[in-house]
Amino acid sequence: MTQREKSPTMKDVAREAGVALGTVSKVFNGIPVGKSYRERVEAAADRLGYRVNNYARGLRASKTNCVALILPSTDHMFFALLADYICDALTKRDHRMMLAITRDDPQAEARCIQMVRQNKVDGIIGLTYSADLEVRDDMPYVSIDRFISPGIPCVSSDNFSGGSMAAERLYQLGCRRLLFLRTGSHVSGEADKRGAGFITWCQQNHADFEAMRFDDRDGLEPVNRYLAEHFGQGRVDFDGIFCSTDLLAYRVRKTLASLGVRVPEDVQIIGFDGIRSFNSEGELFCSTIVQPVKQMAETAVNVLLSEDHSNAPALICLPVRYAAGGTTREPCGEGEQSWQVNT
Amino acid sequence: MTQREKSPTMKDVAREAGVALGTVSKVFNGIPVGKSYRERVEAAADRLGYRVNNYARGLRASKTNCVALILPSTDHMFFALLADYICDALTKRDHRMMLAITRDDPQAEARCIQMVRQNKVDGIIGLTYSADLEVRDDMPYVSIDRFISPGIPCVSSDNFSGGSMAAERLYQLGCRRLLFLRTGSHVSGEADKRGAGFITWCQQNHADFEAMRFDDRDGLEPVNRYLAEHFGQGRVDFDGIFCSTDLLAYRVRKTLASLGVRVPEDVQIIGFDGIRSFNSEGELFCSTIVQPVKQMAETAVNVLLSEDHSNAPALICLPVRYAAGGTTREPCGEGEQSWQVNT
DNA sequence: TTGTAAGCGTTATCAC
DNA sequence: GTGATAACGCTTACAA
Repeated sequence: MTQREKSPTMKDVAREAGVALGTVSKVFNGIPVGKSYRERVEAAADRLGYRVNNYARGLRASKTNCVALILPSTDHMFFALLADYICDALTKRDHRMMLAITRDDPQAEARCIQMVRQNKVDGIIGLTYSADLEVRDDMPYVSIDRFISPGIPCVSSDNFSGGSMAAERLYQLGCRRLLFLRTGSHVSGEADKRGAGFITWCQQNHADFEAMRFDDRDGLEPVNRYLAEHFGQGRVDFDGIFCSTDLLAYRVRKTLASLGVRVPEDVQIIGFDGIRSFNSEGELFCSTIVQPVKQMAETAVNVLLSEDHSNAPALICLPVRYAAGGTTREPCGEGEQSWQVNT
Repeated sequence: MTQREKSPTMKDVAREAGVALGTVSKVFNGIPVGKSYRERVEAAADRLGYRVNNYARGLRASKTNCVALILPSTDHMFFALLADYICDALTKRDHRMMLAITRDDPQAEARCIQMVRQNKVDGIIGLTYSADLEVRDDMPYVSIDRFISPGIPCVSSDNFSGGSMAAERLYQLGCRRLLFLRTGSHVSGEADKRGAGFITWCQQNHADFEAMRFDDRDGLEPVNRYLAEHFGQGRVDFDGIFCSTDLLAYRVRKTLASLGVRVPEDVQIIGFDGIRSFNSEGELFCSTIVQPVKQMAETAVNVLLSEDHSNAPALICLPVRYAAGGTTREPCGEGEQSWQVNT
């Protein structure tokens, strides 16, 4: 525990195998080498428990096999799951993952980027919200859910289609007075397209709708006030609500319950994200547009690690799907079941 | 994007500042140096946008300011939150975090440890389940929730007290026929003490109880069968259940609901973990013993990074607390509210 | 106090 | 193919 006994080096392996240092290096870099030599080296390395030192390699070759993931936090199932899948995808490609957490603090985001650059990682996958993020073009960077500049690939789910999908679904389920509710960061990102998709569908299909946007910083008060105005005292001004996130949907449902409005009998609700309870095998909290988190993770890693990083598309939208989760008048799909709020 | 233009080195800074290389190094290592020199160096470094190269530093000094966190996954709020807090605690102490995910696979766990050692991190925080984990004593290692050997500090919550607490609480709430239900890994860990604490309390207080343990690998079938035997056809053999995890509590509640047993009217349930919906500010799923995740994270980091790592206590149990969350006959605490299962 | 120089473990470039 | 040898950027004795 106290001392780390120094591990064997290539030199040791070379001596043990009776070959030259360079030969050992080649073996560990997949560079062709005489079969008998290779075997000798591998045997010796095994015997000594040798592992290449990534720091020496990083120093010399500036190839570290490590990428950094920058997230606001992992204290949210969406982020946590993303981290999980990205870590997996990286491991499969023999890369390690450094995790940096920003807490939504622009300063911390800047610090993270600094820290990460200092660590000479091979690339960065970042999900950040700060308005004036400095991403210099000189390090492979893939952004998630936020378009930064044409030179930086952005991976996100197809938020626009998701919005349309929600509108269409509510309409098909019989809703005729639709409401779009959004809370979120004041920084614009791909998620804004959820509302755009919803509104576009409504307009094209001449559906009666209203769209309300609230800022995260104001808390839930404005939302609740709005709901009280439209659902208080027996009123039910809308019969279908699309919320920009599952969390919002859940809160709206709770507020509606306290106003005596029944879900899904009086109002049907669709959220966005596909968050589940406990873990990704849990139950949905509401009917929702499910983001393809795993695909997003794998795509981000693929784009980041692809050779021809230069001609990667600037924006990659991955398909979303709808899943019934108890807040719409239809059976829950695939064993999905949802929760009900205590009144 | 394509080329990483090479960043300035200490040599550049030295030249720019007109001082020797060693002086620059000292400045960046907090080693006392003439004030005027220090300022010149800092100015020069600033001008050049210099950052020390951690790989070179790691190679030379075998001090990398990086620790690895090994988790089964982050696809569970408990793990995700732990990762979140640990990352924070490390950042505060100017360390980076590498995350390695094992998927509960013993082989992957071994690979992780290898990988992590190869990366020459300063230490490891590990939450692992594999039975025959090889942790060599030559690298600082802190285990979470699992005692490995006296030489390796283990941080966990006070599972035993948590178990007693649950028993006592159920008793105070009027339950007289108690049941302990456990699912989990076949590998023994600190969490096993939850049951021990529960049973001990019951025995000492002459409370009538039953304890059932199931293996994760068998799925939920045996649990449901057991419940059906004791709660089916109008029977209510127990009026208070302590489940080894919130997830289990949630599932039990669902099964009971399907059997027509009301919670908390007919049976009161207490879980363990303190998992909340969506994120750590969400609502509890059940009345529960809350693990002090943040404290666990900070303690693990402190122990790992403390100088006198040698005489660290072998086992550190952090205090848990009880929180009412709707599955017991009492008001929910601190704005907690819980969920109710659809029948 | 400051400057100098010897590595840390690899990789890459050469002659052989 | 193989085997010396020079970097890579930094820390750390040690000499000035």
